[in-house]
Amino acid sequence: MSSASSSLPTSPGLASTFNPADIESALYQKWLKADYFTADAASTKEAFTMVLPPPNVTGVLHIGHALDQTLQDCLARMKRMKGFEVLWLPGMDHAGIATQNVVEKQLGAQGISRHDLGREAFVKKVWDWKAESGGAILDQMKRLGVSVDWSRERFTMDEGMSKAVLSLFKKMYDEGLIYRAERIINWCPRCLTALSDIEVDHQDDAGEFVQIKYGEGEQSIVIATTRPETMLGDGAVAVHPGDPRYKHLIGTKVLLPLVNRMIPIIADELVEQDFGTGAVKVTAAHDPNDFEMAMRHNIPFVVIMNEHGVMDGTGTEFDGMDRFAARVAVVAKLKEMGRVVSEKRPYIHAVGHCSRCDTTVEPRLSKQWFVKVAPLAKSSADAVRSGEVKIEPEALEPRYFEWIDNMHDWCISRQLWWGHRIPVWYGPNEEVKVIGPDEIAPDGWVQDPDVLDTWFSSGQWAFSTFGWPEKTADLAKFYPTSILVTGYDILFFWVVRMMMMSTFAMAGVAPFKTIMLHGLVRDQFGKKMSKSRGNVIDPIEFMDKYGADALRFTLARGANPGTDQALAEDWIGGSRNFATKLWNAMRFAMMNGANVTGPLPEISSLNAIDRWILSRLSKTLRDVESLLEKYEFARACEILYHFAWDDLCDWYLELSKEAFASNDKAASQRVLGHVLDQLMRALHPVMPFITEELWCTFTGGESLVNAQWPTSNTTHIDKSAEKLITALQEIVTEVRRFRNDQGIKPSQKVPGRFTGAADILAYSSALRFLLKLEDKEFTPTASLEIAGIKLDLDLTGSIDVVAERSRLEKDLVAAKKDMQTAEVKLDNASFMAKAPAQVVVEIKERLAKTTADIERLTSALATLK
RNA sequence: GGGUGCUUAGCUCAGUGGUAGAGCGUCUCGUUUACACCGAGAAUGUCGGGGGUUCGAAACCCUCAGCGCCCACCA
Repeated sequence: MSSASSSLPTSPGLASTFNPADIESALYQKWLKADYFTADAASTKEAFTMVLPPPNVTGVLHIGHALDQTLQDCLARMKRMKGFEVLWLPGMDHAGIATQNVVEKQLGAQGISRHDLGREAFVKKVWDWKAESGGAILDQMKRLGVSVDWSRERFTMDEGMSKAVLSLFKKMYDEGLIYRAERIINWCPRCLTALSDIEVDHQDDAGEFVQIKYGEGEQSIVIATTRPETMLGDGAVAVHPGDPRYKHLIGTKVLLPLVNRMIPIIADELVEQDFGTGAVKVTAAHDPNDFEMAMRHNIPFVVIMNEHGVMDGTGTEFDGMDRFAARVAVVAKLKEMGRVVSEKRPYIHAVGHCSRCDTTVEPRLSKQWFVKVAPLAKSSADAVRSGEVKIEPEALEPRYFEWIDNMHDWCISRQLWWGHRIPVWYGPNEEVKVIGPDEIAPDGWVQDPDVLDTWFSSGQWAFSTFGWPEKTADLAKFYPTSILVTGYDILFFWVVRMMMMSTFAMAGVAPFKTIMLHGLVRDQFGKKMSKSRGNVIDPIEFMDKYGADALRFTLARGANPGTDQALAEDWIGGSRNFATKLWNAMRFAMMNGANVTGPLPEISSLNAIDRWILSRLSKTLRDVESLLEKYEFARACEILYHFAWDDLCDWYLELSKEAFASNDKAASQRVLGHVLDQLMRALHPVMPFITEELWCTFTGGESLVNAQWPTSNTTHIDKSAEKLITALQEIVTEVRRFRNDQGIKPSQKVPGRFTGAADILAYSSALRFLLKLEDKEFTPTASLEIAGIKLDLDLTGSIDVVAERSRLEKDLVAAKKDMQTAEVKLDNASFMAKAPAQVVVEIKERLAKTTADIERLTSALATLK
């Protein structure tokens, strides 16, 4: 450092440039060590319990999770500062299918399937992957400054959770809420296994679309199908109830060719009149939609294929043929019989394939376990309708009701290996028994091979993590939880399930008091992020580049309730700039002796600038408080941003520089210290790292996490100070415009002299400092009248008359327009009669002001040569 | 098909009855002793179209047109 720069005042403890990396790691360690977010910490208020959504088990922190975590941590820190006992319930391990899928894909890359590996070895592999990826996710979340009490986190699969899952299954079974029924599932005839939806890849295949005539003469109907071979298993023909072409046939029977069986013609809303012929064959045992229709109309299931996809039991010549060979043969035979009305080939349509071997998936009838949702859904819906649970923003409530009011029974069995095994055992004589947590299945009985849907266990999160079914102290204290913060995209999958499972298990008490829903993060053009599009924002990369605070502030600042946010790198850069601004403001304050020592000076003893910033601070804190209580993160951030940057940095610090350079500065130093102290506290939830660093360095305090949340002091709100500073701002802005128009460089000093209103003249030295006005004898060559004062200036030469005239004329036009608007209103009898008095007063004031402006501008123009 | 949103400055978005806003971008000037990740100034909108309610509409109602998301479906 040169001697010249070292002679400048320095701020102890703060580097001259802000580098987030220098402080982040150490501060996180500090928070972790102090165990700030454990529920056992001292508290003065009720517990604030939060349920965290689960991050994807991919080992990488996704930007969407970064948003989840940021908003949750933001609330946690604020509640903590308000004296609440804060407890997080981190949902780490819900994504059962996703987890299994990741591991299966890894195996697939090596040409291995889970069936090669066997159940036990496969499950072990998933556990290994979970340990690895879970650890990586935790490390990444720490970068965000999220301090969760991880001791509460329990893997879905561990003993405690398992006990809860088994207990709940048994309880629901015993109360008749779980039943077993037949359903169509995806089946791979090569792997000889059922496939979950995620294991089925849909491809556009070239198939055929054939129209076939059933029946004879008047009593006939033409159906259209892509799978002619399944006609051997038809149980009915369905048409739309309103279709005039077929109305007369509904309820009658028609002859099914080849098998020579009479089948009914039924009416069902599911049939589309405009598609194909408007008549569809119903093959209940080999198509999911047909299955549903068959259930509704009591149509028998006719199984025509075995597990290998070979025709079987039709009693026709086609038995023993592969399904695809049978397709050709059936069409050929029907053609021979003159029953093929038309054929379209190739016909491109989506067909499911086994994700492992690419074999075409065959829908197959099988027995599955179901949850009867009607009673559960009703209590979950009632909890929201009664106001017991609040959905924020309220606008998303219809979406919740739409789902929960129209829910079908929930199939909870999955043909997977990773998850809780269904606790049902089958005896040698087809006995069925649910085996609870403390029971043992009889010898010779076999357990159901399927596992439970991941949402069945994760739906229990809000109570099973507290040790349910035991009546634990935690459960009594923390249930129901205060809030769930998550994206609206998961409302249906997880939130609805948690509502149902919890209200059932916890005697009708819903799992949360508030469900706060945020939107999704999209790219800078509002497009969905996807790897293939290459527009994915990596939170780690941007934290490396701009700091965790910048990312968090950007996310919080974009979080308008329930709406998506577009996120661009530029925005994160802007937030980083804000952090740097705070850093430099604090440096300036510390260089100039700002402090928090002793009580604030008497308000009446302060100058108007100090009173003004205290007034602004009070209003800011008041607004931020009420916005955060409504989960309006974006607007709260916006207000803090503008208070810090505009009010504090651009105006207060600038207007006070003159005072800080003088001897009479003790009061201002204390006021500035107070403002920064309070601002750091209020910003801490959204920018934890930099505020912690600045505040601790500045005040010597231990940590903001344990500091008190700042409250608005309404006695500081000062209308007269605000009015005066508004006038000063107007003067400064006008003179700057004038200087700018006249081509005077910002640093160039100009002789100037104020006359006019005494309250403003009291601050003329501050104005002079800010506007670079010299205090010396001169002969005015220009003068400006603004806000009750007159400023004479010596431009040491002629002023640019053209520029000045154009500026004044522009102002005059604007003022005249404003005046006219006001006049029209005031001349309107209806307006005067009906508008509220307050509005009329405002318009009158506006008229008075514009009239005065016009007068001033007109005379200024007249004297301008 | 059912549901639900959106359309405001070049871009992304706030704004639920009283003179149209922010961030970024753009243009001009400037390194003044916190900060060029900065300061000062400036430009920029028939608030998607059309009706209606109202003294007054970006906001409320109707309608039309685009765009999006969720769910279902594609025989």
